[in-house]
Amino acid sequence: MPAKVSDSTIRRLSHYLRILEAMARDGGGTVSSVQLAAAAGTTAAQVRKDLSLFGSFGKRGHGYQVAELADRVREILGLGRDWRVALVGAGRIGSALFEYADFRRRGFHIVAVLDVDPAKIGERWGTLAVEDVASLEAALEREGVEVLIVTVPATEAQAIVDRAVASGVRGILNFAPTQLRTEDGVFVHDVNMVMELEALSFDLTNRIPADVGDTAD
Amino acid sequence: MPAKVSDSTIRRLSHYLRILEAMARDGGGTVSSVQLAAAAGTTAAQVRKDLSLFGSFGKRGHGYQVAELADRVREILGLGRDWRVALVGAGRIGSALFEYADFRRRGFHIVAVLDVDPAKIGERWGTLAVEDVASLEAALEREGVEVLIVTVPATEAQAIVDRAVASGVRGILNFAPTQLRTEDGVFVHDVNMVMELEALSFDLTNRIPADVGDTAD
DNA sequence: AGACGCTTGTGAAATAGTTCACAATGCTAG
DNA sequence: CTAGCATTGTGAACTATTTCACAAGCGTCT
Repeated sequence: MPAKVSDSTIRRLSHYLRILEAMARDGGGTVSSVQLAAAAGTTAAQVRKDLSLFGSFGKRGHGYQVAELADRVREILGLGRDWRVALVGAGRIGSALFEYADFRRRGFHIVAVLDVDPAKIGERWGTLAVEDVASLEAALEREGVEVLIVTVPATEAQAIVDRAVASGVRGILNFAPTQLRTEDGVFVHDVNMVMELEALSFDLTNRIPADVGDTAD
Repeated sequence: MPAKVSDSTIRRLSHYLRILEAMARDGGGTVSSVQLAAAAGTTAAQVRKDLSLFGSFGKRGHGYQVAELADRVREILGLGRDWRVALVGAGRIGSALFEYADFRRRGFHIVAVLDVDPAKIGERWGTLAVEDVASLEAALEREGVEVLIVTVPATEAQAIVDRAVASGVRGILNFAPTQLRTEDGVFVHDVNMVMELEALSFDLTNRIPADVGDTAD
C-alpha cells in the first residue's frame, strides 16, 4: 500500500468500481482510461494516476480488462470479504438502511439492530429482533461486529460510539449531524444530508452563471 | 461573493453553522476561531480563512458574536429563505427523508412526492398525496419547485432529472448511485452511502496504524 | 490617555492534488 | 522479425488548499 492515498482517490475508486461492474454486466472486455474517465466524469490522467498508486493493471496500447480491473479495485477497497455491521437507531433512516440492498450486495451485513425506544425493542426486522441499546456491548461482542452505523440523535451519538469503540468497533458510518471524537485507529465517515442541501443552497444562491453581480459585502 | 470558493469551505461553513446554533442555544455570547475550530475538528487559521472569504465578522481581541456569526453564515449559505423541494421516489429512503425534521428546520419544504409505483400513488404522506411521476412536470410547475431530491433506482434517475431540469429545477440532491449529466447552471450534489462504506472498508483494510506491512502487490 | 493582552484578517510559505506531456511498452499486421 | 499504432505509467509543471506567522486592531485596565 502506498503511504499517501488521498480521500478523493478512494472515492473515485469506488465510483470506478460501480462503472466497471456495470460494464462487466454489459459484457465489456476492455476499457481505456479515456472511456472510464468519461463515464466517471473525470480525466484520463486522473484515472491512470489513481490506479497506478496501487499497481500496474493495464496493458499499454490496449487499456484495462474490465473484469480483472474490477477485481483489483474491489481488492484495493477491501471488499473481498464480508463485514459484520450493527445498526444503532431503529428509526426511519435506520429502517431504510436496513432494507438497502446495495449494502448487502457489497458485503456489509447488518447482524444487529439496537434502539432505546421500548416500543421498538423486540420488533422483528427480517430475521433480527431489535435489541435494547443497553445491551450494546453484549450484542457487538456476540456478533463480532466491526462496523457501526449510527442513526441516533446527535445528542446520543458520542456516548454510543464511545461504548462501541470500547467493544472493539473500528469503523463508523455516522448519520448523526455531530462531530464524533474517537481514538486513533477508529475510522469515522459521515453522511450528512443537511450539509449537502446547504451546499446546494449556496450554489443556487451564489453561483448563478451570469447576471448576479458581486456587489454584496 | 468572492470568485473562488472551494467546496470544502462551503462544507465547513455548514458545519460551523451547526456548531454555532448549538452554542447559541447554550446562550454563548462569543467564540474565538480557536474554540470554533476545536468544535469543528479543524484549525483556527482555517476557520478565519473560511470566514474572511466573505467578510470581516469578528472583533480583534474578542472573537465572533455567536448569534451574529450564525446569521451571517446562514446568509452566505443562502438559507435566509425557504426552498420548495420535490421528492421523487417514495420508497424507504424517500420516506425517511420526508420525515426528516432537519430539512424542514433549514427551510427545505417538501411540497410534492412522486413515484411510478401504482400501489404508492395516492398514498397520503402528511398533507400530501403521492403523485404519479408521469405528471412530474405538472407538479413541479404547479408548486414552483426549485430543488429535487432523487431517490429512484439508478437506471431511472437520469430520465427524471432531464425532465425536471426542463421544468426549471436547478438543484438536485441525488441519492441514486449514478453519475448524473446536466447542463450548466444546474447543481447536483450526491449522497452516496455505499461510497462512504467502501471508503470505510478501505481505511479498515489499509490504514491500520502499525503492524500490517506493505507486502501486497 | 496610553500601554497591554488577546484575537482577527491576511500575505507568504508549505503541502496536497490535478493535469500535462511523453517515453515505455504490448499488440497486430505484414 | 520489424514497423506502426494505441494507450499506459509517471516525472514534472501547474493549480488549489492548508498552514504559518505576524501586523493591525479592539477593548480593558490603570
